[in-house]
Amino acid sequence: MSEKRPTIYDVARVAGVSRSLVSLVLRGSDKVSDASREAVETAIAELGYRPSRAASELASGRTETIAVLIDDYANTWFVDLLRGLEGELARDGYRVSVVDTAGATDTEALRRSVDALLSLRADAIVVARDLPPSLTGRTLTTAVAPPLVVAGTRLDMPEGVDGVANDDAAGARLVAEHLLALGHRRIGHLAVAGGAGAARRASFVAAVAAGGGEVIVVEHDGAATEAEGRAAALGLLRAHPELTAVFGANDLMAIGVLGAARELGIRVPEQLSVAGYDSTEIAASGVIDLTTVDDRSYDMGVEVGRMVRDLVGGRPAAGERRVLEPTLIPRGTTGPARRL
Amino acid sequence: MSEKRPTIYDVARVAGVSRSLVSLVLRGSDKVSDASREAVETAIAELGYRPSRAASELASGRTETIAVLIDDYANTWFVDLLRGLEGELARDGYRVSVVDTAGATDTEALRRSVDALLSLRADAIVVARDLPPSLTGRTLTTAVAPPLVVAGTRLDMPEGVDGVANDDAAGARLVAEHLLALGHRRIGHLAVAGGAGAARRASFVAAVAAGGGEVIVVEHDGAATEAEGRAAALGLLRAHPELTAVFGANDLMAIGVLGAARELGIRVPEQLSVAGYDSTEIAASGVIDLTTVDDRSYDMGVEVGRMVRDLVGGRPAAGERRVLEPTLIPRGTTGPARRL
DNA sequence: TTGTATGCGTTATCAA
DNA sequence: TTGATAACGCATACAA
Repeated sequence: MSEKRPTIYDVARVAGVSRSLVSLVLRGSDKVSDASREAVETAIAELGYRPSRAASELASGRTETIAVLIDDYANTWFVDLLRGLEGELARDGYRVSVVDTAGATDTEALRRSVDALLSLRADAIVVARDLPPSLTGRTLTTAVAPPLVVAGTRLDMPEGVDGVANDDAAGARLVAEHLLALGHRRIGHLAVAGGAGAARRASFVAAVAAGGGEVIVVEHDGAATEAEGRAAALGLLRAHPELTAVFGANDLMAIGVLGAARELGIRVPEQLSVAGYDSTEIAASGVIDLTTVDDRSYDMGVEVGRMVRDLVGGRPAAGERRVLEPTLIPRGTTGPARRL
Repeated sequence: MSEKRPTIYDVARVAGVSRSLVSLVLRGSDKVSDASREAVETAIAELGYRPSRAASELASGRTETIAVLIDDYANTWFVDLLRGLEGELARDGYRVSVVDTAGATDTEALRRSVDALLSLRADAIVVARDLPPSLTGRTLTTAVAPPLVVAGTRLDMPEGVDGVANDDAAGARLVAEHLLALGHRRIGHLAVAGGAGAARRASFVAAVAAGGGEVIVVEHDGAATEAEGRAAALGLLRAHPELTAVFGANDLMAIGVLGAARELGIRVPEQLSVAGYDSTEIAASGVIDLTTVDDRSYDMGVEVGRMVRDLVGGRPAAGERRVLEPTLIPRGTTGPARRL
């Protein structure tokens, strides 16, 4: 803890070259003689030198970082998106930095989270949750803000912002049609807060109604966790024993429904069909085997990566939209409606 | 995208004060007159100014950031640790930045991940996975490296490094005793790579043997995912139909075992008992209802946070250890051994 | 291919 | 309580 960290100066001195030479080697320039390069590299190894990101960011004006804003680490739908994004941007040398807003319960805390996000000075920001209000203000449409790409729901995308969307309305409709085809007419839905939740809910209710069914919706404005889903489902199933199916707004909540059903001694899918949304890894598990909607978040990550590259490369934000069509993944938790 | 980002200079000019004054306001100093403070604040709001972290880090030498290295976002055991850590460090104004190594399959890629981690120049590094070799080298014991705290397993902690450990040996023993008490004698174990996995495995095998039982271990060096656990369990259960219980090295793999059992038509817990480790949120779900070990990762996060504060505050690394005693959470996936 | 000089946006040390 | 000024460690013209 005594000596100071080595800087590019130290490396240059040890290698017997100038600072710029070291910088060139660091940045992988090909206009450096092999001798110099080697000298620099051994000096780096010897000193245990690591470049200071702060200094290089400050000098270059670029952070080579893409910041991703998510809701909650516990809701793992973003994992595939991240993999797609990283895969797409790794070649360009970008780092991906994740920031969660799970702790930000009130708008003030959310604003602080966004401030922290912005102070990262990332080259681009990917928002994989509802767009926080503080990210849409006047100041952010100007030079102050880095390029923004929203990975979200088809509706609710603000004007002029680029984004890749899942067609939540279509996904929810797939679930509705699946359940209707199985004979379900009295269906529960555990809605969640936010744009995607609203889109899924509205579309689901409309599609079921169009098919001659009826939906009992349970509102829910807290975290969209398994525990919350379970509690909500317990209330719903007790109050509405006539329901033959429940659609959870995401996999986590749907898994909560499965837990509630088990607790109440309701067999799935014989007595109750359950569907989720997001196609998380855990939903594919043999024990869960949850019917769900694949929103293609990996592909979404790839598309987001491309947009980010375009925007960082200079293309002006033009509110470009790409919509990915979700597909239904029928599994073991949905089956024919029970006879009443 | 035309105008440049406002800097502290611009704020000073608009507010009619000096740059240092602005800096003082930013850092919340109390030796600033109310008039100046207000002028600065309105200027900040007007310009949409955000401080540059790069510049402030460079000038101050502090990043106010704690970097956390994890394995994989999909294995959510770290979530509680993170919450504990953030809760403990939030008051001190520290940010927490998570870096995953899921993409780093070979040692070279891992080294690059670690380089990226180090270049963050975080004020401290928390390693919540096996300590990568490149983080223990000679260079890192000197001034080059920031304080390091390991959140890991009790064994395998390198000399001189501070850390908070889960007593994996004790946890695995709890599982062994639980299963033995239920009459199980022929037990399978899905091991995982890494220190925690090795500790759990060794302790489990020893404890079962001491109780007169026998363990069939399936090695596994890939990712510790649900899918892998399921595949491994399928092989294990087919080859060893005499097993009455299986202990998965973590919840994800144990859930894989549940899936395999279901696929093979084996009833849990009537015909097969299954236990996991980590007490993840999903394991608590009513559908899973997995017997598991609570390794108290939230508390671990809090302890890690305290150590980090001490180390950043100047206490020299002294290889301090704190060990948290795990507890068994018996749930519905374990029951009396079936009669053979 | 290599070296020099300047600036990036802050913080921190002094003076005032 | 305020202001001027020197670091901080690197990138990048530009010059050699």
